[in-house]
Amino acid sequence: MARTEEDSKKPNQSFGKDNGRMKAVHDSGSERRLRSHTANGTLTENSQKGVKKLLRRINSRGSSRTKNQDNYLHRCVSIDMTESGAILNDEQVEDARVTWSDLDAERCGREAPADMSKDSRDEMDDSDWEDGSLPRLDLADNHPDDHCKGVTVEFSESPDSAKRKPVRRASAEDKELAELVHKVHLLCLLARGRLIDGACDDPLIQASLLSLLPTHLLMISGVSKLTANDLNPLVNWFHSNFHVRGLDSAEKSFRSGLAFALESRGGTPEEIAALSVALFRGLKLTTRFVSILDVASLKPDGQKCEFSIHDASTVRKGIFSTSTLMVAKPRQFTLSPGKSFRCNEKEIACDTSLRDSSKNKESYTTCTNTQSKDSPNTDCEAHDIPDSCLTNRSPGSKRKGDLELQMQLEMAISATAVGTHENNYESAVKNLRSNSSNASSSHKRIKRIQSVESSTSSQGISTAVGSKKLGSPLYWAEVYCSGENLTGKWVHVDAVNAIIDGEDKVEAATAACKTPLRYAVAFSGSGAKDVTRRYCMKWYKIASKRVNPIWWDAVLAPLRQLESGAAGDVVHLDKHHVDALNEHEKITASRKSDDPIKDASRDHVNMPTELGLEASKDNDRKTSAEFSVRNSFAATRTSLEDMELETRTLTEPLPTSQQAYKNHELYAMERWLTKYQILHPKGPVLGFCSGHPVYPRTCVQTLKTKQRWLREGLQVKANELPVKGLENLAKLKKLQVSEAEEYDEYDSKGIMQLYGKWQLEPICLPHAVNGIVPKNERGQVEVWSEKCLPPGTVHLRLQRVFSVAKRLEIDYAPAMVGFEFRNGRSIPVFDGIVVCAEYEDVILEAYAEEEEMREAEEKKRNESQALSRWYQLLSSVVTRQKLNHCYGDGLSSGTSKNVQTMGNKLNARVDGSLDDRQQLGFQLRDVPDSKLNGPLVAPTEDHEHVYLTEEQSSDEESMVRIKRCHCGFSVHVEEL
DNA sequence: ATGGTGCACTAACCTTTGCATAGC
DNA sequence: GGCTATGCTTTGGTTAGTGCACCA
Repeated sequence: MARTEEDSKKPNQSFGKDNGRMKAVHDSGSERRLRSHTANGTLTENSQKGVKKLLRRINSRGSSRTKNQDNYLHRCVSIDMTESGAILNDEQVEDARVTWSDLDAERCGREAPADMSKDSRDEMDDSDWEDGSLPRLDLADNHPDDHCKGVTVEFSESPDSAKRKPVRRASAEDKELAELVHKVHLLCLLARGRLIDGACDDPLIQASLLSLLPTHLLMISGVSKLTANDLNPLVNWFHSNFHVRGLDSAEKSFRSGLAFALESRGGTPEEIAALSVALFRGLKLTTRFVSILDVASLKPDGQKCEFSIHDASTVRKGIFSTSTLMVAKPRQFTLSPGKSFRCNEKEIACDTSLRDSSKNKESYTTCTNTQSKDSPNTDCEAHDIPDSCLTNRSPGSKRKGDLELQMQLEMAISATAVGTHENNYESAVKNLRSNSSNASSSHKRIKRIQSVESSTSSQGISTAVGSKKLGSPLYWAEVYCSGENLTGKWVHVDAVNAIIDGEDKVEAATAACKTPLRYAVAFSGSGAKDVTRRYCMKWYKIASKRVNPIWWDAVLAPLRQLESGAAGDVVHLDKHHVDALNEHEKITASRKSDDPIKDASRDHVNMPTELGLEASKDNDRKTSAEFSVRNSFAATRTSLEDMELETRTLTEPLPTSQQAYKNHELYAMERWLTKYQILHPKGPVLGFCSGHPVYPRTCVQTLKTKQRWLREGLQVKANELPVKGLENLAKLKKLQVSEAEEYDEYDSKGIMQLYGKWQLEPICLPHAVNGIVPKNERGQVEVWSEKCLPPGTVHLRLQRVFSVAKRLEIDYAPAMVGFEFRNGRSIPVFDGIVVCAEYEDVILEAYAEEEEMREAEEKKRNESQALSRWYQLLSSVVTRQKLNHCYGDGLSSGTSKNVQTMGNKLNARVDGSLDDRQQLGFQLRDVPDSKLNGPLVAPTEDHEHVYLTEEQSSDEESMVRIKRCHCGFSVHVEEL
């Protein structure tokens, strides 16, 4: 109840303030609400009381709140403080705090804030609530400003209960949903990447870029053996001429946005990166557009607030557009690339607000003021930082993070100047040619401001600067440099941050910015290729955060082909290169067969191991790549790159954390094996981690009982001993109860005997002889798969087929296909029978016949049943009518019409034999003449139909009599 | 402040081969 | 008497994920 009350009072709290800026961005619905609530003073008062209550409760619970929730509230305060321009008095702030937290609770759905509401609900339902003591508190003393009447239940939670956090674990459904969202998001981002890639191919944009390029830089297209160094001047020129600014062109198409970015020499990080790609392509350099697909988490509660805030806010328009606006602003003008996907929605809201530049200014000033006056540096930043990233900082503290925040704030303010300036500048820029001259003058002004930026970003990919995801390098180019390495190399070129060949820095930079590097995809020729391996050095950390590789490979397969078509020019290798490649292969091969001890000593410490560990799923690709190199003396860029990425896959350094070995693709540690796993062979030792030997993952074998292997169509070879025995308490008990029972896989002590794959051979089931199906001890055949069928038998998955076999006296066995867990126990599920192959046709024929007969019988039965039911119905109606006629009050006239109508319907519907009709027809005949043949009266809503005998007409041929009412209503009665 | 480790807790997963009774 | 349908009742061990305290 409390919750409902709070909910009903939420909206007016923060809107009691006169805040023009807010109004400007509110949608009409919100405005309406705002006005109505403001007008309603009583409601406001009531709401304030309610909110105060909630606030006190929250505050009183302070310590018991989870960290996230605390942070969340904290952020809500920040949002509101900023929004209100720090002009609110304490009470207002307090009120608004709750408002925003509640509003956000609504917005965030079932995520963090939802937990909060869930808490409340849980507390209502929970027995703890009922058992809770009512502290004897003097309300007036504790809350002098509390005017509310009635009982307030205060929580006095023990520290223990405060410690225990209500944990809501994700259900299977949540997981499935999260995976679906992840997949859909991936597809969307892939599509987006292709779109950008297409825009980079735009000849007009390329030509425009080339026209801006100084002549000496044009020479680069003539370089035969391009190296990363050759790109330096070009990238520097680009970096100094094109800058990131926050204005998003969300309302325009990407292509026109790109053109605009080109004109104004500034745009989103995505646009700037795309422009760099277009420039490189214009210079005839083989170039890809690379993007980190910053996709929604694969896990249900991963990046909780990030999802809820960014996504949910955009779904639900209205009140949150205000908060969205506030959130977006600081980022809007940050100089480092932000997350375009998430920013976009925000920036749409921002765009609206930007139309009124004076209001913008006000908001920025507000932001600054807030910072200077109240000094919590988090004020502006907090909007941008999801809960997970927020820390509860005391005001006035000057730690490293705070300084960084301050620095960023300054950057934001500077950028604001650029932003507002550019609005004016934008109108001046009409065409590219004139732009170039204009730009130089305007550019100087911009440059002054951006010197700040250069100092941060040009030194490298900007650091986190205290804010999550700020400055994450999300887009860059890859230029194929034929002069690099032996065979050429795709070189990472981040023109936004002026970094060349910094592939090893990307992961660190994204980690610093808390953007998980899960998918780095290169786009070219409308295709795409996953190049995450190039940028990710710690694959084991992201492997679990990526979608099922089979699905991902299938999705990318057609795109890979397209990409390969665009970038897969044949690279002709000279003898020297081929020798080198062959040498590389030899080394790899020899290491494969190396003595394990040698390996162990070589990799004693955490060294990159270059063992040719077999990664089964990618093996085919690797083989094909190797094959193409060996045999054709010419390899495509694609296959060479595949090989490079494969090498990275197989040479991942040993993790230093023991836990990393738990599900590592390549390495395993004995301590993390499950009870059904074993190391076979137990070696080679690839290295040690905290004193524990590390083995290749390929040595990990799964063990199963004989029975289990049989299900897979495999049986244990003769004379093979179990490699492991497991005690199974349940089975042990069972064995004790029924000692007579014998299980193959259990020895006399009730130990489950397990075997490994290397001890198996294909199953050899007894043949069906003389039409007899070999069965198990239960007289069944377990059909887990086709492999489990005894030779010479077939599985007939037909209902009731066993009766046919039985009737024909053919030997059969019920086919057990699985189990169903019901009523606390496993129930075998049967589906059809297993018979000898020679009887298949006979049985099927007989079955078909039998089914036909059965269907005919069923039809007949149904029909007779229908008939008898109609008979019953009409009999009862007629009986009722008779009774009404004899004893009723004369109000039964309606029934007569119903009888007629039913009779008609019956005649119309029953197209059975004449006998049937006759059988049914009697009912109408049995109805007294006075009712059927005399004037019939049937009521309607405001009129009773009267059928006079003289107005009847009849058709002799069709035996249909038409009875008419004077109102025009007529009834067709079929004479029987 | 961050990340690793160990422990505790718990939801999800995996396991897996009726019985009595009524009605036809 | 035999067959079929229906209702009854609702495992328990293992694994993986999570939170937390502690430590380096």
